[in-house]
Amino acid sequence: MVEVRITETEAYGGLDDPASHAARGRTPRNQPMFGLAGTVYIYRIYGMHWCANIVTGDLGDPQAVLMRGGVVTKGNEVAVRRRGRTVGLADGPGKLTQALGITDAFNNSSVNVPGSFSLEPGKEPSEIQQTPRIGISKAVDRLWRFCYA
DNA sequence: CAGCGGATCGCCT
DNA sequence: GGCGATCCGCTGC
Repeated sequence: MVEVRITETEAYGGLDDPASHAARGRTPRNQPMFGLAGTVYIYRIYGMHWCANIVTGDLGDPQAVLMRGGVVTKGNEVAVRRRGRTVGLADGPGKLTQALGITDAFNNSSVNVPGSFSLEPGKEPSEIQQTPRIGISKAVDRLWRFCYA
């Protein structure tokens, strides 16, 4: 089992957020975003990598948080095997999912249930930096990328 | 070490 | 038909 401390996230704000996959309404791909809070939304990016979101809004309100990066705190050996390298194990959205073994098999599941992955509170960050979201050209005024230690 | 481009595919235009 | 909520290897300084 691999455990990471999440150090980087991005928020996506639902129908009002032009940068969200759900901005244009429900599609087969983004359907999990319209589920209950705690629903897992996985999508493939650039044809190669998986990215993992946790839905935070109520049913029908497609808000979610993208897990963008973290540091491995348990299961380093497994993470290294999955990543095929010993550094940069989870410092990016695709790397994070690969290190954790998250694929589209988890799409539309929920966190903290058997057969999916779990989230639990960690140490309160002492400082949180906010910046525009990475790779996003829309809604740049929304500082919804959060980095912390 | 920074910069560039290839890989690769589902979804929207 | 084109482009992304990306990563990695290779190039050239």
